Amino acid sequence: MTGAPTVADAEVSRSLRAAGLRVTAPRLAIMAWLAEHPHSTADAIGVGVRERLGSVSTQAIYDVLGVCTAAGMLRRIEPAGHPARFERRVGDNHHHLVCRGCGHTDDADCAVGTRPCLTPSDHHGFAVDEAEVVFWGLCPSCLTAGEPAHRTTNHEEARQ
Amino acid sequence: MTGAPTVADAEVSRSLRAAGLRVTAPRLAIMAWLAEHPHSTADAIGVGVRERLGSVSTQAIYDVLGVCTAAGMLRRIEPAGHPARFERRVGDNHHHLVCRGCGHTDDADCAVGTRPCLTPSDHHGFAVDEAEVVFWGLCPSCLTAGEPAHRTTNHEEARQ
DNA sequence: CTGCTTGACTTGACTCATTCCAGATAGTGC
DNA sequence: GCACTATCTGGAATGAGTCAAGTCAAGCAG
Repeated sequence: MTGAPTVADAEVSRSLRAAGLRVTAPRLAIMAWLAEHPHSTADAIGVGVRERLGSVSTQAIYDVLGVCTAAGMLRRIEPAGHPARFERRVGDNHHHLVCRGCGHTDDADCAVGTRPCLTPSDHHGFAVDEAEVVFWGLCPSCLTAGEPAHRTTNHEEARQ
Repeated sequence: MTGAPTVADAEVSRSLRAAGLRVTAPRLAIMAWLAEHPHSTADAIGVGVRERLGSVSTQAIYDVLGVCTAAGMLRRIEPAGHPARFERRVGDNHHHLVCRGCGHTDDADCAVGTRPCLTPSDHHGFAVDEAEVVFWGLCPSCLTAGEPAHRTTNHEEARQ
């Protein structure tokens, strides 16, 4: 939470170097933020990171997210109609629950054993390399609220 | 293809009236276009419809698509990183193959019988009402092209 | 420790899909 | 045929994300 280096930071540094990337304050801060707040939007990450580092350009946020996603350190989720979200849980192919109301996103391990849907019956000649599953519904708070009351971009994300 | 009313038009008119919607030229033209060109983008639909009717505002396109989607006559697909696409095949919950290169979309019936993934193992309190499955890969033409050569928005869509 | 090289960050303009607004037009029920 | 109002037109605006040019600093060689 403070700006002090942590054990987690050291781990991130190692991953960054392993990927041939430089270790910079914005990168450490973004990865640290995502460790605490998975499924954050680029915008929410920007807010969180600026709280720690003072000022970071939006462009830097997008750049870091793009580079780390390309390096396989992050996974990008883009629910239809909502801005992209990022998470550090990579490698397994777990899926996601997305709230139609507020866009809140949660992990969902696949129901039917391992990768149940990775083989469509008719692939039309496509070379399929990934099956993405999104479960749409309403999150607990939107359910109790009846109406999706907190449609604000990501207040609750920032403190989730 | 011509502007002449067809049997299909009559069917669409019925559905529109059943939904309490007015029957207008843009609506018939859009539904007719989608019958021949499923998975078209709003933009491609606009081009196609203007070829038949002369001039239709972008706004009308989006309005018709929105209204018909709300009425359950159309289904909207929004692959991450690509503009939304629309199709008339509704009611069944089939899934989609999306090309990472050109965005070309095709239908895929789910491999594991009916709605295999509709029950995530851990729903985190979400009230899930739909499971959306997208198979990502490369379409035949992008495969043979090696590189996704035809990245143009939707030329090939318009003549698919 | 110092200076250099090149990858990373800043700033600001821009694209693209989509939506909002106000006013004109044209389906539908009477 | 007429009135009512849903629907369409045109133009401007929004929000997420990208591009480009220039400045800065991480990390290596000396």
